[in-house]
Amino acid sequence: MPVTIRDVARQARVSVSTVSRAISAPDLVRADTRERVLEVVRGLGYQPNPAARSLITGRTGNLGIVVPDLGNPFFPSILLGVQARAREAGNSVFFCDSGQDGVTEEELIRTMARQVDGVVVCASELDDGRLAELASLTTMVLVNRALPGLPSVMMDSASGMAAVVGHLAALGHRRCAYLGGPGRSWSTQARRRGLREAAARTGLSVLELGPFEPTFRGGAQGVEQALAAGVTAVVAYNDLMALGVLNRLQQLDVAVPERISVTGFDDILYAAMCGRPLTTVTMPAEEAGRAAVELLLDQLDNGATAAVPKLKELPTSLVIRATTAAPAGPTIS
Amino acid sequence: MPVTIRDVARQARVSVSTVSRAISAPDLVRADTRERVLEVVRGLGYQPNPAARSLITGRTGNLGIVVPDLGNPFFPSILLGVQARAREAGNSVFFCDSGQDGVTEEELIRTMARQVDGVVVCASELDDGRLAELASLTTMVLVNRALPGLPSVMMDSASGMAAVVGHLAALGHRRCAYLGGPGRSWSTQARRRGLREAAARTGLSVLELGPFEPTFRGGAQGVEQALAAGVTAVVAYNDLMALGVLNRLQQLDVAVPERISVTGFDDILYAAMCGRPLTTVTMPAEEAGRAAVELLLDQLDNGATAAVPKLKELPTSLVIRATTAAPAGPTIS
DNA sequence: TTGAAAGCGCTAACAG
DNA sequence: CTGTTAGCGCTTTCAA
Repeated sequence: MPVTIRDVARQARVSVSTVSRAISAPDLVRADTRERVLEVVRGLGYQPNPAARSLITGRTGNLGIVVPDLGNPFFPSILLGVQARAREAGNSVFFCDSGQDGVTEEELIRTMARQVDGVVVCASELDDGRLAELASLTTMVLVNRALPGLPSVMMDSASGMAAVVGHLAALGHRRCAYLGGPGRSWSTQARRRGLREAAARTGLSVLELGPFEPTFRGGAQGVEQALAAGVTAVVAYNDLMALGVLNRLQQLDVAVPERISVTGFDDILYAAMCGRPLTTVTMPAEEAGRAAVELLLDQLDNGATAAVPKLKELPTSLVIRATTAAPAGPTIS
Repeated sequence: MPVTIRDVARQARVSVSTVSRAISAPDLVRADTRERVLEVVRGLGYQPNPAARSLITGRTGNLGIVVPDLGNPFFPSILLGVQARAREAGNSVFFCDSGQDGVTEEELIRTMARQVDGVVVCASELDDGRLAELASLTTMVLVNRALPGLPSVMMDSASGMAAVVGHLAALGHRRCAYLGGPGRSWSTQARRRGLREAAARTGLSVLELGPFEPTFRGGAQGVEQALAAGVTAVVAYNDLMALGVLNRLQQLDVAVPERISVTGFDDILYAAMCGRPLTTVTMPAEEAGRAAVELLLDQLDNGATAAVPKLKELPTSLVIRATTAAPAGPTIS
């Protein structure tokens, strides 16, 4: 049987209210009383029951986070940032993986809503309406997804993709293929937008393929089509796909970057580790996690103070490694 | 203001207890009454307050899990298994990353202890005494770590490592280097034990190096020593390290597997994705996660029924891919 | 500065 | 089968 506030009160010869104050509002208690109480607290190893506390304060001290795919190392990085910032603020974190499925995602958010003070939703699959509805259940911050009325943290994918295209164009490429990610998501659209704008600006012609699963397999699947189209570069929606592309290309004995250049997106750890380090776009995932919690705490503390919900945009940047080069001359093509 | 059980009771014209029963013990309520109540529940969107419920039942419906490093894809896999099984059983899961630090680990477990019904601790860094102490705070199941008196799930690392050694010996290797992981952990010891036994049995001589950080960097760091010793194979503590080895070897222009064979352990996704698919040992991570929750729930439901805490051992298996081959003949050496 | 008392929303005896 | 009652452990007025 765990020790309760009464045990402490009795042993310290004070009332329970004094114990309560000594813990959560120390300056309301005279120094020596407080000392005595805290002494007993330590001695007994007393820890307030969070359920009881939450029942009355309405706060749980917990934060939730939903990600679409823990298997994509990009998301563990966000989690790490979330956990770090949450702990600094004395919160614990609940996590869930929605498996990139909207129905599961909604279910998870509903379940969490009652148990946490607020929730961070990453790369939501949900449509605006449903998301707005869920947002009314709890305090919510979005990552890589915008919705009017909700604070969000965005990584500037459009610019990142533009940088990729610029890089390829500068290298002398004229035709490349884009292996697109899943249809609906904000990330998909932002990346495509950056791609198109930069393509138009630089005169690089882009063949858009897909959508594909944003995985190793998905990337491998897109390779034949790209090859058939005779492009000199393949731009993948994300690193996992790019790794798939690289792998398939190697199987087909197509030299990278000599015959074909390949780029990824996210800069997961493995992008730099694989046989041929991948040219990709760095996303400040951990920082985004921290920023999301920051926004959440802000909203929790200040309530509706901020008339306009905050949008935090984080910069991305191109990392040129070993999978991009000038295209082979026309003799080879 | 969220809707409470009283709102439901009032609108359904029953007492709160009937509502409570209709929800958590439906067969104690007459069918038509139950129908009426659940109707109102749905209409109002009522969801019981978990804090209040937990206050009285003593159960939170939450499970916790502590892993040493979310950045190692092996652990997200375990998490996935944990979440899957937990959800089936109607539980949510709290996660924490200890950053491979014992002090943090203890702190996290203590924090969780009050908020969850039980906790899964993976690859604990803690010594037996401290771990036992923490186990007294909550229901605990260990993964890849044993402690008398606690249920645990183990992946049979020793056999896996023995298979690696056997494979290398069969290929004709006589001398190999082992790049060991961090000093204390159970995994480290189990793998080393398997290594030594099999080495003795097969006559393969093993040079034990390290300990190293169980990361990409750690692996890369061990390469020069191994090379200097003139071995024909490098056995890494885990895949991350093996990937580091591969990378460094490539920088040094040492052909794999022609000049030197390399093996990993864990079979993380990237092991199969990298330029040269890695020979490694598959660990049933997700299954281990599920099994751990199983044991946890078991213990939660049956209390001390099981006199002897359960140990569940999961098999591992060698996956031969492209980084191992027969050693080069003496002419090359 | 401290204590007494009133619940937070729910479940679990215990009656009826 | 259903209602009444008594708290779970804590915070928070309100008085002293």
